[in-house]
Amino acid sequence: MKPIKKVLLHNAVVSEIISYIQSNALKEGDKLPTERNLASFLNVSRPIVREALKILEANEIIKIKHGSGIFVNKLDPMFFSRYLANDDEKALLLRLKELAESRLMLETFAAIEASKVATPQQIKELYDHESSENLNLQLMDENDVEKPYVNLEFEILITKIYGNPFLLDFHKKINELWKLNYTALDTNSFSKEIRHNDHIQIIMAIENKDKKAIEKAVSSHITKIISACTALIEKK
Amino acid sequence: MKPIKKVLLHNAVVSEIISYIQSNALKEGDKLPTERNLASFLNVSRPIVREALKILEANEIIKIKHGSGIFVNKLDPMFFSRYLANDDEKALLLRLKELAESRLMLETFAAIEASKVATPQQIKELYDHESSENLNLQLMDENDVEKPYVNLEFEILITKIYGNPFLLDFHKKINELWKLNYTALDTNSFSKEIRHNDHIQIIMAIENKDKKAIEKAVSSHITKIISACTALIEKK
DNA sequence: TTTGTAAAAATGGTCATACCTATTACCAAT
DNA sequence: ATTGGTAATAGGTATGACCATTTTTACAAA
Repeated sequence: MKPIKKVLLHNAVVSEIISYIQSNALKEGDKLPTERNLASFLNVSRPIVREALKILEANEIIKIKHGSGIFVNKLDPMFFSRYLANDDEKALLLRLKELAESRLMLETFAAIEASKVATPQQIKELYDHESSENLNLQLMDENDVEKPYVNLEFEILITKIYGNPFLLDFHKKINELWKLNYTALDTNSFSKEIRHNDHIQIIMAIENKDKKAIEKAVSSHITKIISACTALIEKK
Repeated sequence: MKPIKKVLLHNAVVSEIISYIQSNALKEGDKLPTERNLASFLNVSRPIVREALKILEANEIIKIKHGSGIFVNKLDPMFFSRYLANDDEKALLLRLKELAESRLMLETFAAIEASKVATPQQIKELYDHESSENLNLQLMDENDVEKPYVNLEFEILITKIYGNPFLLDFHKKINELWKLNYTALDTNSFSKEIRHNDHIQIIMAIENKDKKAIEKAVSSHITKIISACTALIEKK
């Protein structure tokens, strides 16, 4: 049994418009077809096209001008990747590297700030989460699951302790994109053991409120990923 | 003569729905009225309501479930502030502080990374921008402009040198929110002279590729803002 | 020829209504 | 008590008409 995928029309239209922008290599400021034309080309009703346009506008991909037309506003590969099958593997790896750098910045900062406010209870929760995670991974090992394991809950927990809702949101967004693009990476680079050990190092550093140690631990955790990306990019 | 504000209906509906969520203190998972009810309450057509819902959904404020209903997904004060007159000044200052902390993280990181890749030409552009900016400010001084001066181009320039498009986008978003909320802050805290001097310090540190100096310069620039926020919050 | 203005065409914004599809709850049959 | 169908509810889509703003066109005046 496989889950039946139900594609809503307005989302399909979003994809189509993005793919139109890409395949015609439209640049910022370029004009898109009119609502009526889009509707007739794609064989959907105008309200559906308008719903799709509102989604695109909310994501700042397009800019709609009353009486004038619909214009490309920003080419956002991160957003595009949510709607399009990935074309160029090299571009994908580049994005992944950019994401990893963002993670390095964010997770380091969050961990340092978290260390300033974390209660013993919260530290304990970090340890608990990590050990139960580790246990789960051991169990999963027995079934030979092929899909790459991507779980960023641990990192999110730290940002939650920090408590800045704006950065928490940012972090979640990064993770979402990370999961989307991660499959391109060689998963062997990051064994479960290394991963687990890295996490423990990070928690300990937070517990000791040791800024230097935090920076080192997070950096060592993510730098591996970044250099893996860099290496793969250069191979292509 | 004042510019006539032409409020598009679907945007007005977005505001109304947000204000409905706030005034009824809805929490995540709570259900909103049906599309048809919203349309009749607000006295607009259902397609307009749907367009507004698509905007809200794209911003992850709501979650629409076919056949089931419309549910609150996330309370995002940052997004809300774009649509609502700010109610509570204390909450606003708190948000501003969170934003400032985000800026501290982002601008420090961007400056350090920029220093690694900046060409002499780019460094020169930073100096040029800053001096021309400073000149403009001197001139503006003569006209007693009342509105607080908010210009974050300088910071954006640095992030551009770094070149990570994902973080650049994030930075722009922060700045947009910053401008929206900034008016609450006592502008006297940051005279043009201090500002200009801080910027020069930052450029010099980047030029010297001196990580410590960069951290110090950016931190000293933004910490002033953060502590101003903290002070004001405690007063309330 | 150039310029200003008004009409017309193009294009996004809104409305009303009808019908399709998914979810949920309820009730009957087992 | 469990199963399975059915109706009510609520979101999804389609049409076609009309409104509002912008751009273009056409023509008249200078």
